[in-house]
Amino acid sequence: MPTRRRRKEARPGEIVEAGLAEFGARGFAAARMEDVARRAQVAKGTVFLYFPTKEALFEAVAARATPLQDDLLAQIESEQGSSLDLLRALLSRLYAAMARPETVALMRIMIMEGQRFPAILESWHRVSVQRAQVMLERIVERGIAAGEIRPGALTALPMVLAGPAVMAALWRITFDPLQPLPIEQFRDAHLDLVTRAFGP
Amino acid sequence: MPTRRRRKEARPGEIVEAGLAEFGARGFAAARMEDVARRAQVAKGTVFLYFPTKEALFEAVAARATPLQDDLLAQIESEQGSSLDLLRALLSRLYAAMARPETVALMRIMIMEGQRFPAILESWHRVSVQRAQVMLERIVERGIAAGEIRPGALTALPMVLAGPAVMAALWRITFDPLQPLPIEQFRDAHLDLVTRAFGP
DNA sequence: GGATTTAATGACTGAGGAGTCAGTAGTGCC
DNA sequence: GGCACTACTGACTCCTCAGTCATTAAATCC
Repeated sequence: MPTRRRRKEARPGEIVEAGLAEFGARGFAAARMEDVARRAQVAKGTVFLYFPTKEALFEAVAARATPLQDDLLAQIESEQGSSLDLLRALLSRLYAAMARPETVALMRIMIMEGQRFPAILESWHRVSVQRAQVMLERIVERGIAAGEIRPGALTALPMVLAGPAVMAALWRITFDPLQPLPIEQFRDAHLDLVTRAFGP
Repeated sequence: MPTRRRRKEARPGEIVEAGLAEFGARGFAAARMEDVARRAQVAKGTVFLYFPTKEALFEAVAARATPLQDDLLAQIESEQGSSLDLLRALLSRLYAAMARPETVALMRIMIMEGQRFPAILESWHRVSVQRAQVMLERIVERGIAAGEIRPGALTALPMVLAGPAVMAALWRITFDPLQPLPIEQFRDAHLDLVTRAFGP
């Protein structure tokens, strides 16, 4: 076995990484700090050197939620592209985010532990969900104003348009081993649905 | 406090009911057998009289997955109703199932513990997911044959059509306390989406 | 090379919870 | 009423795991 090294700077990141994997796989209660330590290639005590409690580590892991890039928002506010093009761009971005294993693990954690740690839900909601909602609403508003989209029950609640992407994400953390989801094909079908609904 | 009663027949059902609530709220690892017992109005030892281990109780709870009624299938196979009508009927049924608290709890359990107990995923997949998929496929096939639906990327993967319903179900077990989902409005928006996509 | 600092270790402690079982009491039979 | 049977109870045992801390050794300074 390799000799131990002192790497004060690198440890916290590596431990959080290991925590993400363990909490994501087992949930907060079932995850064992010793397993986190082993995965981070460190002794159990070392984990507690950087994070005072299991809960503190968990919070650091949960804080990993990366914000959905909202640079599309500027593009939406200006007049570039048709509503359909913007919608396609936004949805493609959702699928790309979803493909990252880190996003999958974080989503699992959010669903599993959201009730016990509401702060996770709140930050994910603020940082990802609400942004996506706002963008969808703007796109649909603009489409209606431009006469590209006919108003109706759907345009009153544009978040419905993201539904299939959410389903795909959930599928990946549940039934994928049983029936793998063809992700590109799924995304294309989703875009086709939106195109049929809003196209000419 | 009331005197204890001997009710050999009623206990198992009551204990499973209590288990559903506890496992659904906390997950397998964090749920405490003593809490299950209290909820079932019984002493801890009594639970072990009927279920030898925590895991055995969990399996009994998970086996509660109620099949999606597939009486629609017959209607689909015959020629009653337009594709759009059948689609609307199927989706409405999904939303109705989703509104039942038992379904919500079971879905939480499936997502939280599916990795540790793959049998849950398998039974839910066989009993609900696959049936819904088959029905969607049949409806779309029939619609194409009847010239009501134009084939494309969407019709190659009709499960995408259920996406928003899945999103609604997931929303209920996550963000609902933060931003309650107007469920009827959501269903109407979903039906509107499908109607726009497949309507005239 | 020796002294000093501190990152890292892992055997240990205490708490909590699954599972046990000797004892209690509800129920039915004579 | 007394007896037999067994559903039910809850204090107890044992084990797992979060968190501790005395000890070890890597790095740095002189």
